[in-house]
Amino acid sequence: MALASCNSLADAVFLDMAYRNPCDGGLASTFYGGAGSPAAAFLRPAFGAAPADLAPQQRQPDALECLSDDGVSSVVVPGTFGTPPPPPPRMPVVPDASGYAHARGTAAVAGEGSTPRTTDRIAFRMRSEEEVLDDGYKWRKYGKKSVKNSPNPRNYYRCSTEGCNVKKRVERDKDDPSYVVTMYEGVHNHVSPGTIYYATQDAASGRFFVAGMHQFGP
DNA sequence: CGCGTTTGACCTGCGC
DNA sequence: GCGCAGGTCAAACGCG
Repeated sequence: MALASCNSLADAVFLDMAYRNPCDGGLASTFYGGAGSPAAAFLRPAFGAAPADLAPQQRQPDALECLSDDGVSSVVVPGTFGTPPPPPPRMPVVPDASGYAHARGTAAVAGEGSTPRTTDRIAFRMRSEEEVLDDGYKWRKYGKKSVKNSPNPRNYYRCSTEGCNVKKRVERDKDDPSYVVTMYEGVHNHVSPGTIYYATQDAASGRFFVAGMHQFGP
């Protein structure tokens, strides 16, 4: 499986906002940035604006990778992927008519021929002391399970917002416990309680990236 | 009292 | 069909 690298936060942002996802085996998986996207979980700690409420390790994660559904880590090399998705530049990433600006992964199931399946699933591997990162959403833990071939248990969380069935699984990397593997599944059907992100497009490269963010609340 | 976590039980899919 | 592993449920419990 092709790997690419995003060793810096800037790369991670480009990964989230601009590139077709390499994590699904090179198939078309496009990330749209936004508070509802799984990527937002990492955009928030990635930006310096109003991070005072975040722990230092959340503000400064020093490694981040993109994972495929099967948990195999991918490394993202900027500039090696397809053209960015078509959202208009300089637009606030807010819910659209269909529900929400979001990340959607489309992946082929191994051994099932060419029929792709839509997963709305993405995983990140990130070095952090904190197991649960502050992504702006409120999560309710509903399960904990030990995983075969891993000394670390896997925790299951569900978005506690009524009517939103987004789930995430969090576990420590079995090979390097200093890394946390987080898998998001589903799409938030509501805005983040605290943040709106703004996307803009670079005219030269056509890439999208986060131009800013706005925090609500006190 | 309300909300979130813990944890054992239960369900389901998959490989043999 | 059986066993295993992963995912979910729900009662019990803790905390503010």
